[in-house]
This record gives sequence, structure tokens and C-alpha cells, in this order.
Amino acid sequence: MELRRLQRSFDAFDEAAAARLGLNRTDLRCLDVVLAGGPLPAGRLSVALKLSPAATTTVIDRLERAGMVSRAPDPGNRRRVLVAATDAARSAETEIFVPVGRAGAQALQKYGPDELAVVLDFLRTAREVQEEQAVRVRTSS
Amino acid sequence: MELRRLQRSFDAFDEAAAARLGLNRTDLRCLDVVLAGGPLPAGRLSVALKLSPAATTTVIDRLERAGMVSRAPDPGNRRRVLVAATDAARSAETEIFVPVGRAGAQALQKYGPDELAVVLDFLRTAREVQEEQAVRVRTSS
DNA sequence: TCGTACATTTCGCTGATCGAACCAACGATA
DNA sequence: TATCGTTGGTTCGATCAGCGAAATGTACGA
Repeated sequence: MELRRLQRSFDAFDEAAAARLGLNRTDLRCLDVVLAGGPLPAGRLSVALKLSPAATTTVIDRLERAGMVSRAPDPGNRRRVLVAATDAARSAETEIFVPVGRAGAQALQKYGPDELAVVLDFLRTAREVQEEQAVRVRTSS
Repeated sequence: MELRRLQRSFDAFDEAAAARLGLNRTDLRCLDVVLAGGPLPAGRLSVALKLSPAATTTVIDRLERAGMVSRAPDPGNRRRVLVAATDAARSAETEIFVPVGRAGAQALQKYGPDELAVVLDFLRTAREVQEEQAVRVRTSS
């Protein structure tokens, strides 16, 4: 199925990006969340990445050592640690991820509005099917 | 982007399937390859999964212990070990993976031929974009 | 039949993740 | 305002997946 191939290409891209930045996949996902979601507490990362708090701590450690994020205590609640992307992370973003979005938008220009609607509908439908099936697999003991 | 969401739903499904079978993601991928590609030598799995030969051996060990695959020496070349899916694996396949295909096909019925063509073209285009970008990231040192 | 190449496995190690214990800070309450 | 349960995060010890290198056993050409 073509969807599988697409999935693999995403995977290959992520791998290339991680290698480029000297990070592992988990760290890259974390960086992605931090870049997208602004400074956010470690616990939020933990649920976003579906990692234990302990593992999340070490992920942040690695990214901090790599100069990609910084820790700061939340002024409003000093138990919290706010994780923020550094300038290095932002420049990596513009260099690696932004062009993907541009290329994608460019490629979409060949479609008309109704074609885009079909594509969007397909993506949503496919997602719904996957989610339903995931539920089925989880619940049908 | 909707594509990201779709990707995550695939991920969630894979996770659910792995949990259901008591396997980890790598083992599940391996099982998928074996189910799809008939009995095949361990080395082939190694390249398909992009794992070292050593890691592949342990993956096969785990799947064998779980009763999902069996090892047999290749009669034509006794250095080789042929890995084959067991009946248990096949019944897991029909119980977990086959319905996904069915549900997918079902969901696609609402599209006409030209709509399907648009969708297919989109999937290919998206993949090409990803692949190009992966190359860019890899090469632009 | 000897030596080299090949396919897989074994071994020792590194690194990511987990659960449990721990520590600090918050907030309710009496 | 002193206390106590709760919350957010880190530390610690253990586990497991994966790698590279060496070992094992098989095939094949000189």
C-alpha cells in the first residue's frame, strides 16, 4: 500500500534529521514538541512523549548538553521546570524543518480546491479508520 | 498538519498491536516482514529491518520464544537459517491486521475513480517530497 | 584438501527506559 | 501558621535492545 511507503519516507526523513543534529529519535521528537509548544514544563513533555518522568529527565539532560533546550524554574511554581528551545534549536528548525513545509506547500499548489478537499477528507478518514482499529485491537481482549 | 496526525494514528495502532501480542515494535516489524515475505533467510531480515546481524538474531530468538516464527536450516545452503511464520502468527495476522485492510478498503468505497486517482497522486507526491527533503538534509553537510 | 568467503551466533558493552525511592515546593486545613 | 497530603522533578538501580568484534560452522574455488 502506498500509505506504508509514505510512512517509511517520513521515517527516513526523521532519521536523517536526527543524524544531522546528532540526536536520537526520542530527543528529536522532544525537540519538536518544545519548538512547537513554546516553553513548557517537563511533566507536559513526559505525557507528550509517552515517557516516564525519569526518562524525560534524561532526554532533557541530553538536549541541554547538546545546547538545544534550556531549563528554567517556573517563577509561578518553583517545583516546575520550564523547558525552552534555544536559539541553536531555532536555527536548526529553520534550516531543517521549515524547508519541508515550504516544499510541501509548493507541491500542493498543483491541486485545485476540490482536489485538496478530497485529499484532506481522505487523510481524516484514514486516521479515523486507524484509530478505530487501534481501539478494537486494544479492547477485544 | 493532518499528515502528522495520520502518522501518529499509525503509530498508535502499531503500539496497540504490539502490546496485544506481547511484542516490542521491532519484533512486530520483523513479524510483519516474515508474514509478508514468506520464509526468508535471517540476513534478509537484517537488511529489511536495518538491524545488525547480531540484533537480528536476538529478534528472531524473541519471536521464536513467543511462538511466532520458526527457524529451519536452508536445505540448499546450510549456512542459512530460514525464518518462517508459524500458524500462531498467521492467526494473529487474520485477527489483527486483516480487519484493518478490510476497514480501509471499505472506507475507500466512498470515493470515485478520479478521486482515488487524486488521493494516490497526493500520496506519491508527498512521499517524493519527503524523500527529496531527506536527501537534502543528509547531503547538505 | 586447504584456505578463503559467507551466514549466523555468541560475547561484552553501551545507551535508553523503567519503577521506586527521594526531595523540594505547593496548598488546604485546622 | 504549623502540619500534612499532593505534586513536579530528579536520582538510583535494574532491565532490555542494539552494536561491533570474535567465534562457529558451512560452502566453494584453487
